[in-house]
Amino acid sequence: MAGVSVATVSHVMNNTGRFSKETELKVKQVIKDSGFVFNNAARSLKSSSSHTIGLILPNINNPFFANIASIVESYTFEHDYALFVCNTNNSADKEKQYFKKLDSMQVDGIIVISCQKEIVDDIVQRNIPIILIDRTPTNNMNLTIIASDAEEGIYQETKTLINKGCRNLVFISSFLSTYTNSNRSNSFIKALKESNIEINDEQIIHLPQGESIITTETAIVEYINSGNTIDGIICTSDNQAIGAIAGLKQLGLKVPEDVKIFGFDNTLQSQISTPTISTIERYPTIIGQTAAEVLMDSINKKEVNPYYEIKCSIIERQSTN
Amino acid sequence: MAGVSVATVSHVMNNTGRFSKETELKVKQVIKDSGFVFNNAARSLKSSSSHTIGLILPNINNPFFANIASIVESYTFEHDYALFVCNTNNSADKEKQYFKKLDSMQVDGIIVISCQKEIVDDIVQRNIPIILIDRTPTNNMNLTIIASDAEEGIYQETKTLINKGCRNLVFISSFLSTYTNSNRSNSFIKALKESNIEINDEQIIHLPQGESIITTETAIVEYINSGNTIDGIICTSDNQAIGAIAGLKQLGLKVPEDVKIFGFDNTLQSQISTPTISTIERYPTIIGQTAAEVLMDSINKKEVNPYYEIKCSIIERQSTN
DNA sequence: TTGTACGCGTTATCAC
DNA sequence: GTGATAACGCGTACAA
Repeated sequence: MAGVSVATVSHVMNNTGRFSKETELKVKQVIKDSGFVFNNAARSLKSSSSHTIGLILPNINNPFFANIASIVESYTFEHDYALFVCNTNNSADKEKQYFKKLDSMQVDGIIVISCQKEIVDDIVQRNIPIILIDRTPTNNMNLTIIASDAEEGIYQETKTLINKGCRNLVFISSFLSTYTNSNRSNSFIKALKESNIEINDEQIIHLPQGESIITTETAIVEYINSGNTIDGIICTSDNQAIGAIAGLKQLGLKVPEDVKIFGFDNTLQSQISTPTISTIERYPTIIGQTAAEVLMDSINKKEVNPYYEIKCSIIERQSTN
Repeated sequence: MAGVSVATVSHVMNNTGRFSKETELKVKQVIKDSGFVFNNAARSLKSSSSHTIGLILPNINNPFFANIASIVESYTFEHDYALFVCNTNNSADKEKQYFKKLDSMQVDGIIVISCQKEIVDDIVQRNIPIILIDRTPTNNMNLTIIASDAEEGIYQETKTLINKGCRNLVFISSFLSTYTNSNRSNSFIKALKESNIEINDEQIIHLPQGESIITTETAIVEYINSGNTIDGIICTSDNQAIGAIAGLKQLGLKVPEDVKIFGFDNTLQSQISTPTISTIERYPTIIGQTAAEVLMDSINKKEVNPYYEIKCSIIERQSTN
């Protein structure tokens, strides 16, 4: 349409090679007028770079993950990349299928919050950067890791409750991702042992599948009705804390007077609950931002560290006062 | 590697043409052993179908949108499609850029929760189906629309409060998407007028930019301190309702005794707040599911209706009792 | 039942 | 400063 060859058009579009100012203007005008949009599939085929990245996470409904997704999206958009979002629903199988799918989509890199215990290193055929958030695979791979020190947070929480005089502590473990949960419960156990407080298996409560407010409420009521006493609860989500408070209320126990409770993730719910809930802030925005930056640097062949750690903060509110 | 031509491999992979059982097994074995992943860019270039779809929405951090995204993802995954998720942050400009980007990515279809008043019909060059959620553009286009009757919900809420004796009502309008907000405030106004209740502009409170709990709290306090009286509030988010309750509490007013309040979207917060908050359930899951189904049908050249409406329900809790 | 050859839209190389 | 052309990997028509 501009009366020039495809080669020249390509040069103008990508600002490569040489062309006259006149040609450039004419080509750009035609592109604008005709609404021409280049075919990314062809570009990708030729250049083996698709200008897309993949984000694999358990569930976009979880605000913690949604926060990460949001910041990753905003960073990738700035860099003219498009983002595939992949929910695994904590299924290792679905996660593997998505790795393969993203591979076939020629994504230039992947950020993953994995639900697998081990990530095998031939998970993608092409040699693209993979950033792992908040999981440290037992096998050693050439992946970049963005770690959150939530285990340290759990440890500090437990210590805090012990210092406040709690001796009958309970740890609530979600039914999902046993890998993460076992690391976290180990921090709980470690803190108790260091203070020479005895602990038995029942004190680690594994929730059944279901809505965690309800399941926690039920679990706490059952636990106490079975003759156990409680004066402190460490939760692995704020919703669990809300459920726990409801369960205790049902039994006439007061928070924080009778039982002190820690939640997890500093969600809006923890801030507006009555009582307000002490919790851990994991800074998902910083985690996501770091992951996106590191991935983009990796894609652009810059040197990146193999390991980044994002510190948590404990936020004390009414539920542990 | 299997000792056959590429054509035969292609036939086996796509189950097209004819080939011997023996060849099929051999080829499949080699594919498995070598971890071969086909190049979607090439397939897409050839077939002009990428097996991807795009989802454009204001912000994945909003649970309502996250719910929609989640169900759309799950549906598309089932159909072996990958999903681009695009946040517009309510910027019409970013939305347009994403339309173009998705077009160049050769997506097979787009679901959009738009923040534009009008969607121009040459927004994408290629003739692909576009599903519009919860927005009815003023210009007439050949788009499929999934509508939520939230306006009717607002109308019913207002009527409900009037029937309960409220006469000094206020409508809280978020600072975003004026298009949607004006439709909603019109429903509020309509209900008041039908009951011959006078209304002035001040009763429609437009929040400034910022975290809606805080901004609403401030706005309500200011409104009352300016000498206005309130006995009912219609909010356009549950967080606004939480902020309103906080503001009223600050001034010594009780909910629902002194002021009755409706929230929006039946979030977890509305369920756990004290008092619990009456709200509207818009069924994001059904909206998302419908959008995904209709889009997939459209892509597969099935006939679909141009318009679907998902009904809302009003949920009454303590805040309006 | 299998193989050959072409074309999809783009970029890179090289000739003019 | 510009244009012709090969190559990217896949799907398919047609030939064998």
